[in-house]
Amino acid sequence: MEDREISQAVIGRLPRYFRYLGELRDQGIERVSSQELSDIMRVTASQIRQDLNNFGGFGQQGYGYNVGYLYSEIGKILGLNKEHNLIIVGAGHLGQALVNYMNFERRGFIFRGIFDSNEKIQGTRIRGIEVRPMQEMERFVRENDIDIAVLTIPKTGAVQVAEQLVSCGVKGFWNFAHVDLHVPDNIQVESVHLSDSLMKLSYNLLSHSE
Amino acid sequence: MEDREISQAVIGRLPRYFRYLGELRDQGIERVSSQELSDIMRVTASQIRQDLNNFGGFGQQGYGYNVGYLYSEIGKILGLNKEHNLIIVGAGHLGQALVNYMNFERRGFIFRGIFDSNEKIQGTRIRGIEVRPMQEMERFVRENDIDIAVLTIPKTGAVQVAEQLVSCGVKGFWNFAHVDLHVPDNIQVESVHLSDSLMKLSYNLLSHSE
DNA sequence: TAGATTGTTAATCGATTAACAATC
DNA sequence: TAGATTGTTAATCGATTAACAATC
Repeated sequence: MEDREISQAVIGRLPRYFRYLGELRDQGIERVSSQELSDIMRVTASQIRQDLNNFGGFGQQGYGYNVGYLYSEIGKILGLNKEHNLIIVGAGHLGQALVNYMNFERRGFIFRGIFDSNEKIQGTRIRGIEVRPMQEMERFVRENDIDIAVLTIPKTGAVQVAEQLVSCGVKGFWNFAHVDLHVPDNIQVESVHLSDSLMKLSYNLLSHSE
Repeated sequence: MEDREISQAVIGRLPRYFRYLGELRDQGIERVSSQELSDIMRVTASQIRQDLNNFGGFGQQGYGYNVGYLYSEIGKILGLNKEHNLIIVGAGHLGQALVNYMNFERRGFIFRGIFDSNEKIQGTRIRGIEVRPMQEMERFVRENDIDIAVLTIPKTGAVQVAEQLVSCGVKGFWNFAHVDLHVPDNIQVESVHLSDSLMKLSYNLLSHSE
């Protein structure tokens, strides 16, 4: 789709631009220069212009960027104008937290099904969505055009479940299990390793306490 | 504490080394070469050696690295041999998920208090820890030597709460609110922006669907 | 038009990889 | 000792910043 591959460093900054532009828009601000955005976001103006120009010229010399337009363009680049059908595997506290967070739906990420191996919670509902047994997962994925699976299960099961899901057509994983998933090249994995994040904080606390 | 500042790129990889070494240790493996580790972790052997040598020579020529020793040394570098007292602000689903995740305690991150502005859940207990009103937070932080605050509240309140916590001695934030915290230089912030992560996945799905 | 600010090229900086001498 | 593998220097690669011509 892209002419040249965009680096993950750039991709990683897009949601942050998107967030700040949304805030400016909500404040009724219509235009912004790379320098103004630089002051607010604490990144260099040069980087902002360089990043945006990976995707085309959204600005205008002498004027800057139109906030609403840029916001919507970045949204499109991120694919937020498209809908995704998700399932969540693992209905523990974290799984429930994610299902209950409405903002994902607002951005086009729709939870279609929840799966858990614990019989006690099967049949209960989380925000109206029934918790189903794992045995129903494969069929559900095929029948409901699921493209993203959210894994909020312990690491022991994650690799096998991921494999199973790849085989029935899931294209992307949002992985909260503390394990690295190795999947085919055409499958995307975005991992959130919470304990890694906490360890980083721990290191930085130590190294700055002198 | 360090002679030269270690880059965040390196720090970010340490927890992953730690994880893989822990797994090797649990398998009863005693030694590992950078090349073997490279094969398992899918990073270059050169990078592993380079990263580790930021902190000193943990290996031995002709032998490699002792798994148990390296594991424990990386743990120390990450500060996992020290205890941290945490509070969590926001007892919603995400807050509950984190409090209930025992592995953090195993690594020395002890939840001491939970705070929430919702009167209905004040007084209830999560894993034995009482949910307290926000008004008690400042005093609690001072009296219980709290050094890390976990913010699982909506972004509207986060900036103000963080300011308040800095003023009573909190040194680090694990921030799940969808906002960037600007704190003094001696205070550490580690943010987990879940929706940013999901947007990255969305981009990568789009860009690889051709 | 003159001033402002982008888009883009060139320069710099930092991180990764390669290579190899040191050494166990 | 000979073989293996680290620690570390040098080379490469990529990302960030600076600079400025193009242009609105």
